[in-house]
Amino acid sequence: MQARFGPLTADELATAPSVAVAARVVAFRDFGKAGFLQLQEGDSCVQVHARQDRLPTATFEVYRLLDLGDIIGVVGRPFRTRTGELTLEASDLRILAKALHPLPEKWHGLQDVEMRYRQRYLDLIVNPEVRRTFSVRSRVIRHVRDFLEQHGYIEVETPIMQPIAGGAAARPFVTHHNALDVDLYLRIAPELYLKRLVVGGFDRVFEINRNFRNEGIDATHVPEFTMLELYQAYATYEDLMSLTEELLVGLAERVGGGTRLVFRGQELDLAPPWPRRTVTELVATASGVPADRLLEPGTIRGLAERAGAIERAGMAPGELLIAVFEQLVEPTLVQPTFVTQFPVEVSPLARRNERDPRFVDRFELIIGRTELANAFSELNDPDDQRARFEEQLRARAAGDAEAHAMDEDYVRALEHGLPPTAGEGIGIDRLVMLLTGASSIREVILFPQLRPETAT
RNA sequence: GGGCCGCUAGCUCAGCUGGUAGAGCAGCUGACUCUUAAUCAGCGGGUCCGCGGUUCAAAUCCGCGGCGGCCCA
Repeated sequence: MQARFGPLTADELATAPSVAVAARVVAFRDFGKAGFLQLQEGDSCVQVHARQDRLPTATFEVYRLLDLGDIIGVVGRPFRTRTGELTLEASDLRILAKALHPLPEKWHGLQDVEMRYRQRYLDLIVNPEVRRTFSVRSRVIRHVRDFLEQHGYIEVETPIMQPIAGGAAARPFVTHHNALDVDLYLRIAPELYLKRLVVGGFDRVFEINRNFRNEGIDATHVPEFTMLELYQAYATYEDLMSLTEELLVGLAERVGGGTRLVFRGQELDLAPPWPRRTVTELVATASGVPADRLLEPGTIRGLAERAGAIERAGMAPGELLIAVFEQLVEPTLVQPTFVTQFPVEVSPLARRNERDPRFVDRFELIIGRTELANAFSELNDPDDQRARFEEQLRARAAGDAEAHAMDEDYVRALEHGLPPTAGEGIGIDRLVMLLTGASSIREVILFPQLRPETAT
């Protein structure tokens, strides 16, 4: 309607033909023998004028029976009101769907967060910014696909139900397949399957799909979330840092409002290049402990105790270092930062650094104190991989419920030769938060998980 | 899991130290043929989240429970 007649003047509209529109009534200004209706048509509104002397009696009666929220069909000719607003003069009007409940308040919209999530349809009808958020989400995902396809990637789908929940450190959801009589896990990551595809010769693959982690809910965590994972053969984690900058800056410029934005109450600038700092460098600066002493067991344990970072007994020095990092450093990283060189103990699938095998060639991208991406050069040595899995089994036996499981078939795949490969995961929900300024991950998920309503 | 906060009309919210529960919007009736949160006059509308306790009297105080939010682990 706006696209077709918006540019025309009142005189030009005089010869315009009759058109039909169908949409929901969202506002009402009635004068008795005539009145205006506002219809919500996608992201815009159409005004309709109904007058008694231009409508059949029965049709005007229909007009008088309308309620806010009804979906109606209108036929009429476009014209301009005295104030210049493009309006349809109704010549026919019928109810296509009756609203049996009143709409929430027109001025304040629907505020109650619980009701907004439980009845998202109402939220979408009355709160236009919510509609915008999910429209941005759609454009983000489309842009990511275009970007990766232009870079030679192909999109694949790998199992959601997996016999071994691998590829990340998290507790899985369990389900059961009756016919096979086996327990299956909802995947915590697609990683091991995607790398099997690289073994199979798909040199650049990505998947955008749901992951499931059986953990608590807060502003940046939900049990069911959307992840982009991508793998590129013959590349390193450093190549992926450049790729990530290019992807996110392109998104901010084309989908968001530019590289300067506000995220979780903080002003950010995504203009590249983003600083690259090693974990030890950052922890050394924050703690005053020299970088070359940070992995000494006594030193790091003392530091972890002072930082209140001890999560379990028997944590390895590398685990303590990361716990200290999360406590001391991560909450200070507001501007985009690539944090690199993680300890091998917390990275059982990543390739060791050539100069210092206690660390791996890995980065996390932190923006606004929030982890947005995690990437590394992949471990492609099957013997080292087997040893790392065995180390994880020991950690699990010692009480780490999130330690990685053994995956014999994955080791067998590596024995067939995984080319040197770099892989990355980017949380799509958090990315949409960044680009829309949402303060909670539930604001970028249409139907976030809530406790079921009790029937009362 | 712990702490704090919230839950009152369809929606958005008032309701103080306990004393017969209110407004705006929405709805209904009437007036009004160019409004933009239209305007004007009138009317109806409640399991005050639930259960228990204290009290002559509880939306209000206390306890337990439910759902949600924020912070922490």
